[in-house]
Amino acid sequence: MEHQLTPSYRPLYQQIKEALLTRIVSGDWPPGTFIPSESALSKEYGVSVGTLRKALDALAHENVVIRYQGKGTVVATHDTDRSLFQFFHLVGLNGERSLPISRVLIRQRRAARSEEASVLGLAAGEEVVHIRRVRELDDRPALLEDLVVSAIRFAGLEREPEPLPNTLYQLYQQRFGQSVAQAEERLFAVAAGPQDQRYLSVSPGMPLLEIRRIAKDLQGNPLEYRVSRCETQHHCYLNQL
Amino acid sequence: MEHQLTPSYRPLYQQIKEALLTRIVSGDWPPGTFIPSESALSKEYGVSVGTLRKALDALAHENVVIRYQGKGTVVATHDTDRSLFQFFHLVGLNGERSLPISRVLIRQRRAARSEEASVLGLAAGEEVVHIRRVRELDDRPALLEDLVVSAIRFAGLEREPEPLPNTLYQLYQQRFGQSVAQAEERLFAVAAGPQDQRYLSVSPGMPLLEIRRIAKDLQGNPLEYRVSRCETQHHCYLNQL
DNA sequence: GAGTGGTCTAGACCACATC
DNA sequence: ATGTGGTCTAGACCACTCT
Repeated sequence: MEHQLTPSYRPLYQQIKEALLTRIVSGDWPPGTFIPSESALSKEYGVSVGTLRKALDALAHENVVIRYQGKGTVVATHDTDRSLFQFFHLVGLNGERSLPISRVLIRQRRAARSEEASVLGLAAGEEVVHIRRVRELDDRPALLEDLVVSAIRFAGLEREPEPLPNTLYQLYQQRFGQSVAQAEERLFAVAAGPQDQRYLSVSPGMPLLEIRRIAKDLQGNPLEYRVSRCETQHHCYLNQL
Repeated sequence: MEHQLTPSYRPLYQQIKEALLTRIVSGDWPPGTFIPSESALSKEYGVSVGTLRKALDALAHENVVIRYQGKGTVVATHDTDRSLFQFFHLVGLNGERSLPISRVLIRQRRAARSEEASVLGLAAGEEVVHIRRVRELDDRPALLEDLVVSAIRFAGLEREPEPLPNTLYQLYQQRFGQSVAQAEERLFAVAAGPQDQRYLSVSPGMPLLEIRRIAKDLQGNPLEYRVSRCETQHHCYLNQL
């Protein structure tokens, strides 16, 4: 009879899942801490262990939480191997993964460009922190990266002491309480420009892989906009379907 | 005491899952058919419904099977939208998806090249069927595709009547009983060559996105090796993380 | 031994599709 | 009305970790 967009019925375990997620997002349980046991939580929420387990399993499947048999359930951090490679898809031609080394070229606070503002959901002219860096793989410059984040949500990022960790998402989480949970990447093939030639030492017009990533927090709000240009002579982008 | 690589303990629901998968792979339940209900299967295997459900849920999560509340569980086919877009990641610049139209340029049976043989796990000199086609998106040539499959597993593919469906995996499944379940794609940026210029009508040296896909069957054996070159002025490759 | 998550069971009830 | 998958419960037992 009524017009309702949300289904009239909402499974209990989903409600529990959202309640738990809220407590994680709010900082009640910071990343790296063990949350109460299944039985404790099931009593607290007045549901059966099975239902609570289903909620936790869903969160584990979304990489919000990691379960360890015999130990407990911990809020995910970005310093675990597993979590690291969720967002890093560049591998060697033989499929081997290695960790990049970063060198920061630019770090400044400035007004957002229109594309950046629309992607990040900022008002026109709002400020962002812009970081440009080169990332080396196997002692060879492989990636030229430009990224912007809201200067309000990441207040002081432009003054963070060097060196910045090369896994920036860890810094976002520890210093600013912002957890990157999901992302969408759009890939293009582009010709190398002057900046690319200089920092990636490629010849002019060389085809590069351009990766435009929008990183989002636990609730799906955009956190970071990142454009990476990558040379694909020695590496490639690997996607498992 | 003993050295055993496989964990001594093997959950019941995993054994059930493998048993069901075997029956699907063997052609006992062809794609598109409804398999027996949960209660029927739980009786057949002598396990509780909950355990059987966990096995089916795992298969559903791997896109082997699709569950419909109130109707039943059906073996996945490649003619469903859901399954279609598992492997097709090209979208318009605004994120909208449209279905490509294909035109076959080459269809021949020939000896495998060394790279193809090693990727597909064939002996040197074994025969493959090679298909080259152009795929159009929104009335514009967007993709130049070369793919090879074993001429033994796909005996007669080179003589299949035109037109070939543009969703080839559907044909693989219906005519040859081969289901593509997973794939890995490696992405590169390359410069357009003579063939690309001709069929994609791009200028020489234009950067193109090259996608090298290895498609695998339900057991993980390579089925098809496909190299696609794509123009990224009007489309891009979208990946959700 | 005590506590955690992982598996398995049996049964009740709900939402959905079909007849 | 019947049958299907989806949710929820309560309880038993197993495997793992730590003390």
